[in-house]
Amino acid sequence: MAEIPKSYDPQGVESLWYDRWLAAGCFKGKVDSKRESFAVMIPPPNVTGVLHMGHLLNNTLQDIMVRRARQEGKSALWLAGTDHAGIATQSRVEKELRQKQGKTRHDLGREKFIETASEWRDKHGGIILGQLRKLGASCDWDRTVHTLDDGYSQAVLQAFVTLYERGYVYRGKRMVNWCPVSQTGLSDEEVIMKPSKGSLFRMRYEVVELPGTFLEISTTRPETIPGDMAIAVHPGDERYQHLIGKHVWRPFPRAPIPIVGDSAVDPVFGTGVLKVTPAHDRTDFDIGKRHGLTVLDVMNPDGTMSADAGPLAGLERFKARDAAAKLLDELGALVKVEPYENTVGYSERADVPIEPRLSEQWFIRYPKIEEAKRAVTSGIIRFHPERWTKTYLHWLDNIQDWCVSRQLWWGHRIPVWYRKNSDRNESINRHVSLTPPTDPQNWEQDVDVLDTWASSWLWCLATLGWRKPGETTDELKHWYPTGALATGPDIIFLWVARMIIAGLELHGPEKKTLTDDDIRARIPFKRVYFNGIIRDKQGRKMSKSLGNSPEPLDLIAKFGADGLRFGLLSIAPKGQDILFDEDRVSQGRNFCNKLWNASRFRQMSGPMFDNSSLPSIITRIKAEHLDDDDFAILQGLAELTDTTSKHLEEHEFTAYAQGLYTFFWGDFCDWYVEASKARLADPLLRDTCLAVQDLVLRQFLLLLHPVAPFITEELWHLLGYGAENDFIQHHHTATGGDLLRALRDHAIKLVASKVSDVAQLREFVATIRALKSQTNQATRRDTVVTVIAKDSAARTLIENNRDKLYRMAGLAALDFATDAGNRPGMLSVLGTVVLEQSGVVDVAAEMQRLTKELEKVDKVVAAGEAKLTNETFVSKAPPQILEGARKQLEEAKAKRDELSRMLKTIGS
RNA sequence: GGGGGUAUAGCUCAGUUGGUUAGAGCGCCUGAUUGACAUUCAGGAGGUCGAUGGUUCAAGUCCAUCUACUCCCA
Repeated sequence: MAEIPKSYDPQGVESLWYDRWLAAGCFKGKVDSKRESFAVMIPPPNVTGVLHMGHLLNNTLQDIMVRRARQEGKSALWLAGTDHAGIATQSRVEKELRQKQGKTRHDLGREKFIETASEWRDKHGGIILGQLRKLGASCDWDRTVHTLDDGYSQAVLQAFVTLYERGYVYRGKRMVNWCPVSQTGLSDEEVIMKPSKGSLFRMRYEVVELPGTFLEISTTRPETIPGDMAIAVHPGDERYQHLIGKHVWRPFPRAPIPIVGDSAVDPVFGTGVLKVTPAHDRTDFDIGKRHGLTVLDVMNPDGTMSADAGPLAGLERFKARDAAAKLLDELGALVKVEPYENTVGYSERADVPIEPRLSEQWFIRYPKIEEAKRAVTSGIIRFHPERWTKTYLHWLDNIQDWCVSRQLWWGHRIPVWYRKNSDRNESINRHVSLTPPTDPQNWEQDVDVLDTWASSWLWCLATLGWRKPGETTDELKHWYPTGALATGPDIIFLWVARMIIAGLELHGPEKKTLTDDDIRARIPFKRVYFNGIIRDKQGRKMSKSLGNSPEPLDLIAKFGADGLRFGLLSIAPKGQDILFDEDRVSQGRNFCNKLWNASRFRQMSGPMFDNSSLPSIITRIKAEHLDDDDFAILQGLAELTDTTSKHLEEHEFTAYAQGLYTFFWGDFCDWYVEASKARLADPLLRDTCLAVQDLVLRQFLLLLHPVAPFITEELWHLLGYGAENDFIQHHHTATGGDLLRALRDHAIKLVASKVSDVAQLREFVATIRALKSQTNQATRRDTVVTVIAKDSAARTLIENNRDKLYRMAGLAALDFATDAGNRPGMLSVLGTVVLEQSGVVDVAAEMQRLTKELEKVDKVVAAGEAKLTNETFVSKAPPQILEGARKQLEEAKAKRDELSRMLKTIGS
């Protein structure tokens, strides 16, 4: 066996093992009905995206779940893939086209453009999947899926057709969110509301029938005035009631428009008078419909003013706003302009204000809303943290139909053909199918494509081969519903909720209502873990423009994938946003190095024996050679095994990481290994001690493996736990009980009291160390102490561990006495410790310390006495609490007495 | 306007059914370097748990109100 180098170098280890895992097919998901299945579907990143900080945590979590499932012997699958990202990709390709060739997509034509975009995707796409390998992601790469793959596309179109046939899809002329840059409609979920600073324009319009009478109106959008078809007031508003039915002069183009009464007007806002522009505002559109107003669109799809905009025609929309204000002023219609802040919807992708725009679009009316709610409220799907349930339900309660058509070319073209020169809104003039009509010359296909989310909402289904309701595949039968989904809460509506709905409606035959059993069979996943968003140290979102986002691959190079994974996990509070700080992540790297060196120490401590299995290690333990520390560390290991399982099961990933950290660093390295060093030098005791180390290391590697796959695999082999092709993923820790049973079978029975014995000894040593440190002799190895033991049990414990205490506390001798005399000392759990060589004691400092401690103890005594003389407490508190309080008071009193005695002697 | 979240040590956070003297990491201070690890070891200082009120024998933990920051929805 090779000698282990001094410090852990992740680089070589990581690439070596990743290649071996791939070569051995370690990540392959195999349909195996005899084993329990566990699948995780990656949230598909944009095909042209690159790895960012958010991916690191999200994918680490998925990897932990899948690797753990593999260890548990489940038939695990982690399926990766990418999303074609309609708007994002198309914009980037168009941009490049414009910059490099000075052309638009229309110059190329649809077919050629898609070809170009596909080439571009193939060239730049999927980089991110390669980057994930550096993180150690154990995806089954052979099953990688892209949303524009043939099979996947078929599923997407079939879902649309099926929903059409079931009456959930319709076409209509509606107000949609229009992005003037991408020139497409968007769903409500793709619109980001942002507070923006603007102006509120106060104008006055003259009443036609009453010359000289003016109405004041406030607006933030004067450029839409040419589209005004009326002004509206609240019908109950006494100020204006008498004017309803009359008209005002619209300033430009000058024309009389009616004054209507409509209860949608908020009489308290502004002047209580609203200008009604049916083509450019949702509320106005509705008002217009109620009053039979014409819808006059004064804007072009690209955001410039149309010919109907009169004097504003041709101007860009924001320039038109200024021009309109100027015009109003010239006409004497402008009363006042004041700064104003309101909330404006921005296009998620293009980051420009959207325009409400009337257009013909396809919509999906969501099916199975009740069932989608029930799936989560009844616990069939569990959210972690649970509070996201509220957000989810709130959205479902206020759900709006989904605009799924996009005026783009990059995506799944809507599978609808219209009879040429006919009314498209008549269903007989439509052909909705995966295949074109048989007489194509008489038809033309819809030019739009589907929203990208209308493909990714099938992710859990289509990646496993779903192509049509009622049909299934071996993969679907085995892995669906998947075990868990890990994602960010920002896409709870865009993706999570829609996937649930898609599963409920489309997985299985058509059913109007679903039973709980149906729901259980149709949901896409059983659990959803919402990870926090990674922010910078100051809590700002990571963004390119701020330049506050570290490069993930640099971080992997710096800390090692394992170190980064472990570090991220230990700073990721459940469901809270994460403030990223490199210094904190370095803890993960340090931990890996600690593990590395502990293993190295094991290797240097003595020969390696047969470590090939748990029994073979246990067999080497001689029960009669075990000491208290062995018992305690083995007991601790058994407990760690169980808490680890619990934390992983409950998705308490931070607790999982911290539990491993404390046990290994604190209990094992700092105490157990140090305390065992004497025994390692004793030929008689050595082998048992080595076997215990081998046992702890082996089990610990198993527990750590999901979060730190590389280093654990490396050490697994270096320490001889597995042969070359026997990977750590094939082994499981079982339970703490199993471990104890295995030990018991070998006549090793752990005694629970040993754990508290060791804890007391540790505290006792800490007391001596502190005392030495305070008297400036921390480094001396020849200190002599006298102990006034608390009781005979304490004395026996000290006697039995004399050598160990000498070693751990740096003592040359330890005597017992019944009286401390006037020497300075310190209290510990086992009694008072007095230093014999107290040469240079800072009396003043010592008195200060003792006084302070005495004050603290006095408070405890006072509180305890108050409690125990309180009759209601004595009569109502449960016995164990009462008993605890009595004991605490007793101890505090003893401590108080001892402290005051020491204080007296030091002062004399 | 509606709904979440958060408020505990200088910083970032634990603290799961209310119950003995509130924890960790980082940072800070003191000390340690010839055989596992300075990506280390030992020790120390530092908080009364945002504010107020309430429930209870007992509140960081439950309830109410308020304040601050933050996110989502309208």
